[in-house]
Amino acid sequence: MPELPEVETVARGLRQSILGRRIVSVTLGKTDFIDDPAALEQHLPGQRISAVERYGKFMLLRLVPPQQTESFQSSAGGAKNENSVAGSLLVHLGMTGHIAPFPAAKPHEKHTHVCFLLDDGRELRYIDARRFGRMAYLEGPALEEELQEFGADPLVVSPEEFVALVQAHRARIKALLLDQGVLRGVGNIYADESLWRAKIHPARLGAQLTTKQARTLHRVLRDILEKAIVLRGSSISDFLDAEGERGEYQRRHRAYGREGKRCYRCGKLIRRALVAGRSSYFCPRCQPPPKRFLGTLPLPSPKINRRETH
DNA sequence: CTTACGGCCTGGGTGC
DNA sequence: TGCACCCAGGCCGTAA
Repeated sequence: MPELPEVETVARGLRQSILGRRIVSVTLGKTDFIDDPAALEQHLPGQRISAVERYGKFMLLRLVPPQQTESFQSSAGGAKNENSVAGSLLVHLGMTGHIAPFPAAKPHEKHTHVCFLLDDGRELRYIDARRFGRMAYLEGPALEEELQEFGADPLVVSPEEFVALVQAHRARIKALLLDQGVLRGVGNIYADESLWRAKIHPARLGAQLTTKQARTLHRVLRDILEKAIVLRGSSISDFLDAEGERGEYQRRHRAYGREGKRCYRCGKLIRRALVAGRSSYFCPRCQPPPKRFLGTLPLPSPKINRRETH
């Protein structure tokens, strides 16, 4: 499941492989994860990919329209003005999304839903079994509006800002870390890893963290994200970067996915509980729960038979 | 107002 | 071999 480090890894790969390429044509398969499929077919052909940016868990393929192509080519990097005016392709990989260039002759993998034929003969393909991802062509105010919804970048935010952010909310710290409107790019893996490192229980309330705890959390979160980027992310299910390579950070996981295994610090067994609606892994000794916290077990979900044929 | 929670989308993996 | 079930992240509606 691509979070900030995985998306950053993919974005860097795409920068190496498709920057400057022109999109010749667009072929769509299933489109239920695309905001406005017709807009892709209408606007993308002819445009050139001028930049690949990461915004939280989103990738932004900045595009330069055909009529601005010449100035793009001659202005050697001075394409900032075009970028602010021109459209962008917004891509979210969801849980199972892959995006990478392939030789056009190569047979399509199963679940290939979008193909961009590039001017060098390759195809940029979007493959996503579950289609929990999202794709949208956006320009102008719509794009600005979209990006405005996001919270701070955890790699950029200052310690003071981070502390203020955390202490300003009464929600559980786990929920805050996952809230893309508060902090952009953190998902379940890196939330749990950073809370383990900071010795903070996921059910603690943000507003109840001490300044010292919040500063520690900020420091370890940034450190973990940076190290994960170096290792090209975590491949826990089927994450592959734009070169089709697996990441290596899953070998460093200390909490996530380690239910029943020994805590690397104290030897207690790592537990899993539902916090903020998400599976959360933590050490019950290193990360003492708040007094109220009871839900250590992921309730055996009362199975109500809901098969109503009307 | 903010936060909590359940349901929904989908299909690969698992366990019977 | 089949098949019911679980789970994941983001989003939305509703409740507190």
